[in-house]
Amino acid sequence: MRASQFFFSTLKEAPAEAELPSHKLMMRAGMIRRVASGLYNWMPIGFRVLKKVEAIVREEMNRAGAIELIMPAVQPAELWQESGRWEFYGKELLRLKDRHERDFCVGPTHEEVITDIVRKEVRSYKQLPLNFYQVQTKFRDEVRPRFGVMRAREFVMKDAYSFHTDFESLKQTYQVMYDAYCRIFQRLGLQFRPVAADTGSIGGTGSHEFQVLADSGEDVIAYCPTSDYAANIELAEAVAPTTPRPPAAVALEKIHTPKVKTIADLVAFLNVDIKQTVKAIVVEAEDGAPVLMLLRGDHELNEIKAEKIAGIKSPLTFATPESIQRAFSAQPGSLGPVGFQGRIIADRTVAVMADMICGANEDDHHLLGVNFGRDCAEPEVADLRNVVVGDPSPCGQGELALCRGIEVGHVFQLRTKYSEAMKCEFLDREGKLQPMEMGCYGIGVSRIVAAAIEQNFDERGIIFTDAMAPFTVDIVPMGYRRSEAVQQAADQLYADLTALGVDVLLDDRDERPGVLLADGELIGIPHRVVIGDRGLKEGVVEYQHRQDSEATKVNLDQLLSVLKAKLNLA
RNA sequence: CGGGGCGUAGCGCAGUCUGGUAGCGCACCUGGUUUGGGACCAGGUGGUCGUGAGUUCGAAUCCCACCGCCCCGACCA
Repeated sequence: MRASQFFFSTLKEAPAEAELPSHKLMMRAGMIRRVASGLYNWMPIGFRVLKKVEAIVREEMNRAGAIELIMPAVQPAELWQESGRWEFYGKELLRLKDRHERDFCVGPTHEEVITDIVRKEVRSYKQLPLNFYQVQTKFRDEVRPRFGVMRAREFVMKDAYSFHTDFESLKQTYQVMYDAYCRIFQRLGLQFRPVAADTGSIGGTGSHEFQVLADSGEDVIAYCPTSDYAANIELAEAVAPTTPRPPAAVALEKIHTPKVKTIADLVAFLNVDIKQTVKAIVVEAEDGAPVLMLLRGDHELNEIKAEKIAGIKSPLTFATPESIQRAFSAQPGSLGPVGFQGRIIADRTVAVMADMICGANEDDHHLLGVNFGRDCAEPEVADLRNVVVGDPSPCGQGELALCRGIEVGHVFQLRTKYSEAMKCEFLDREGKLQPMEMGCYGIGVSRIVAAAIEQNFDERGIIFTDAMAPFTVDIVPMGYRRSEAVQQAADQLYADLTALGVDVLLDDRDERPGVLLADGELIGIPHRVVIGDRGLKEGVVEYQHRQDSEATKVNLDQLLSVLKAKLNLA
């Protein structure tokens, strides 16, 4: 591509709306432009990058035996009513009516449509397993779109759905997809980690997320530095302490604690170790009754773990102040287990505590020296909290560390949730009708672009890998329109590289050298060849990788072979 | 939806408190000089100051309502 024939729209300053480095750089590089909240134009440079990512995803999906098709973005309500998700999906589902007042939605995902396809097309176990995928625009009416295309409402997703006769077959394909995802993210040059994950609103059993490691990520990952254990903090197990509960050492004592409402207040007021304090959180049971959850003062409630406990209302609902007043005769900030008649669930850490400090169920009062079995009943015990740095790893091999990640892929074992609801069945060897086992596998294609930039940039701009770059080589002539020698050398190299199938940009724009160099760096072209009269006199040009600190001189007669080596061409 | 902030030229901003007919840098256009790191000189284009309704002789500025955008919390590729 000749730059003079292409469209550049780089900016020196990023719009104020952009916060993250990736968002700012994508705006400055002219890759994307905002149309409305969470809706973006992919400008020519950004579009090229998007297509590069798609190409790799397609190659690896095809290699893994998945079959591409495409489904409509707009889907009829009937299918969603059949799966039950018309009711449960909530406001993220953009619903609309056609001219006949019939209900439709803009697809946030395609389980229903693909299941509809397969139940109509597939009859026999002989036709299974099958794995279909598409690369398609999805729409989720996010509560808060942000960070540019990182969390957009409309985004490009690769979604695949597999169908099986049995769980074994599902697990096999799940593993094949897992491996394919690893290859994809490796080829894209991303620093990533597969982590065990919660299944969320998609439903099903086993699930892994593929997280690109970045401080700006919205997810927190717990991992073990000495093993390959890694899990989303939503799921990461806080293992039960192995130490037994110490015997009670002090007597129960009620003290006046005016204006002490939080654990921080309590620690400051009493000047005690936060690890002796217990916080009380009241949630609703399925029947609406208050349930008391107890956590050590320095720990956080994990709502996902909490709502999975039998009898607890899901989604997790905190008790209202009125219901708390009725059940405890006190307000939040002064609550505790002593005297409470309802269900009490203690976190595993709390279960082995003695001489606890907690609310007295009397406003402005706390209790010292609270002990289970002596001052109140033994509680139920469950894993209720988020893991923290230093917790023993569930793998048994070390201590957990935390980092942040951007979720770019997610694989699920759906099992028969959709096939049963939608009667997606096949005849087995015995001629018996069975629901198909299903898996689904998503990759956030447009998000990957942002995530890759988040991980690879410097003060000059984006640093793309060859695999993702809008152009692989940037030919920068110094004075293309002034020097015949320069023009000739640049044109020759352009022709040679084009013949080799290299995605090359010849920057023949009539701009000052600084502009050409700066633009090439901003949009992240990995390889650059600078051609000028100065070097040509000595028969050399300059090569510089985007990550090199300076250029190296290359003899013209070796240029092509040097570049071939840099580009990993035969 | 709750809390905080912001809307003035394509982008970044000043002006708003204290009302008086809108400004700076970048970008863009013309001419000239330049040409190995975002040039210089001269001249120019471009804004119903988010929208509506008020107060006032007069509103970017004051009042009210609405809309949009960004950030922090509940969703997820």
